[in-house]
Amino acid sequence: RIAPSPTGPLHIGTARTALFNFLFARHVGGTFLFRLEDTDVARSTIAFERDIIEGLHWLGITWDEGPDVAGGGDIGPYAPYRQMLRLGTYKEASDRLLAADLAYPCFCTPDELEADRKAQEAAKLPPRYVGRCANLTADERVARLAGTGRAAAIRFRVRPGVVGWNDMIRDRIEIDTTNLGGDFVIVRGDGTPLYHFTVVIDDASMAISHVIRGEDHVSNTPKHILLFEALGHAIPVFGHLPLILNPDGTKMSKRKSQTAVDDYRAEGFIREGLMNYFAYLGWSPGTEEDVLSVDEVIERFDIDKVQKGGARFDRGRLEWLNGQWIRKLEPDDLVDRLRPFLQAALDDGRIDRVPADDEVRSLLPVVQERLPTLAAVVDLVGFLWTDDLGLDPALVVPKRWDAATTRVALAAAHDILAGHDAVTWEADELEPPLRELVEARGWKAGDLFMAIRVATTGRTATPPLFDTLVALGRDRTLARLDAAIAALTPLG
RNA sequence: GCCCUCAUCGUCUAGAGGCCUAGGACGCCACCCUUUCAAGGUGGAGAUCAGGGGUUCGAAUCCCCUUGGGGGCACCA
Repeated sequence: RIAPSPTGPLHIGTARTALFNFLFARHVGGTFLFRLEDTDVARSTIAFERDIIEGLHWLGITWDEGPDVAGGGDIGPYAPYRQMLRLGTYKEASDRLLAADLAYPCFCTPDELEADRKAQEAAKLPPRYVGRCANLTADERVARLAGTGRAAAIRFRVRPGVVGWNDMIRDRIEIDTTNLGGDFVIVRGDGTPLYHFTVVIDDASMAISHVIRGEDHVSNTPKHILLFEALGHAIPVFGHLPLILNPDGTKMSKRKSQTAVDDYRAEGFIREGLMNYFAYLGWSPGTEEDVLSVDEVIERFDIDKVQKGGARFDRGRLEWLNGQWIRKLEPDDLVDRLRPFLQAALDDGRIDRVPADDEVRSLLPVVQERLPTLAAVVDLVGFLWTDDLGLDPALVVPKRWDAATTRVALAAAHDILAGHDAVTWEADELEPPLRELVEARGWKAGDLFMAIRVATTGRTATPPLFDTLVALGRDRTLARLDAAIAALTPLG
């Protein structure tokens, strides 16, 4: 199961955890479930809910139970899968705990708790609940309620002893409950339940057999086990994944890394590349395969082979993998995926028109293998759809040439190219006569080609020159050569 | 401060006692190809397996200690 909280856009860590749960479930033929943990009402929004569900779907992660679209569509035998719709279940459970004295009302105010924490910090003691309300008589409770003037929260009694489990990834882990920070709150003063409580009740009532989550939950797991015990529920199997780290080795954060899946998508990373990369963050098939589709990963996935140590996010490797997958795309598919990026470039004025699909498609043989991301298409061949190149005349002059030579050469090239009509405007028709020109003048082909390249595209790095001129078309090629020659004139 | 946990090239990793003079990939550097840029090909640099003790005929692999890193300790999730 994956149980995100709609308090922010889909995070890379959430996507990776979802992926591993998905891989595990699909590999063993289990049921994968999606649940929304929206009890933090103040921070939860429907917009984030939509972002998370759509982002996960975009990546190709699907589930068997849970809401499929934002705001509704709860599917499955344990609906609803949205915690704010399950309040009755939590209430029933907390009443049971209260009745059995496994939990108790706590009247402590934020100020009291804050003072406790400060005192503990000053004494170099670990923070923990002091138990002020743990053993109150009925009369005392009434008095304290009156005294603090606020509704009681509910705290769970942490029993002494050691809690342990056999982690799917980390083997045996045991933690003494004295290190849990004392009795913890399971229901807020306003009656809404807290994460540690809801997660246990939901996992139990939704028949969750395996909980795969981030390593940051290891120290929470004993609390959950205690709750499963107190409620009389079967305890699921836990597996704690290594964290995704910032380049500096700390837990990945918005502050230090780009964490929103949407942002990667907007940069032109494709789902295949992202999923392949995520899968290899903490896992490997144990073979020397690097580029694997999700289906291939599902086939090979083995949770025993998941790494224990955290993995730093390496953007360079993601880009390489993304490029690998872009190269594998079918032409029509790639044209479809490129379209929004072209439109976006038009919208922010980086190009002056969006090319037709056929035009984009004709470019693919020469462009596809040069794209680390979809968005890179604009940097690569944006000059094709730009009216003003913003040409730097100095750039047109090759290193070995001066401006005068360049002007003469471009003029000669212009004449030769002008001799072609629309019919012979093909790469293998244009190249030979220009090579003859180079031969006759004793120039280097590279110099002439570079001068033409810069004159017609404004840049020194482009796809192969003659394919580029063909894409540009006869009229624009000649016009740009004219413009470059004119720009060169003042330089000599 | 307390608890938990991790530790192989810069990075992601292979490695479950002898196959390891530690393999692959990204990145980096050369060279080849080549009109530029990519892609591709070939080769190279790059880890005394954090350090120290054991166990064993034999340890990157098992045990202990040290060191270093990370995570957690909310009426957040």
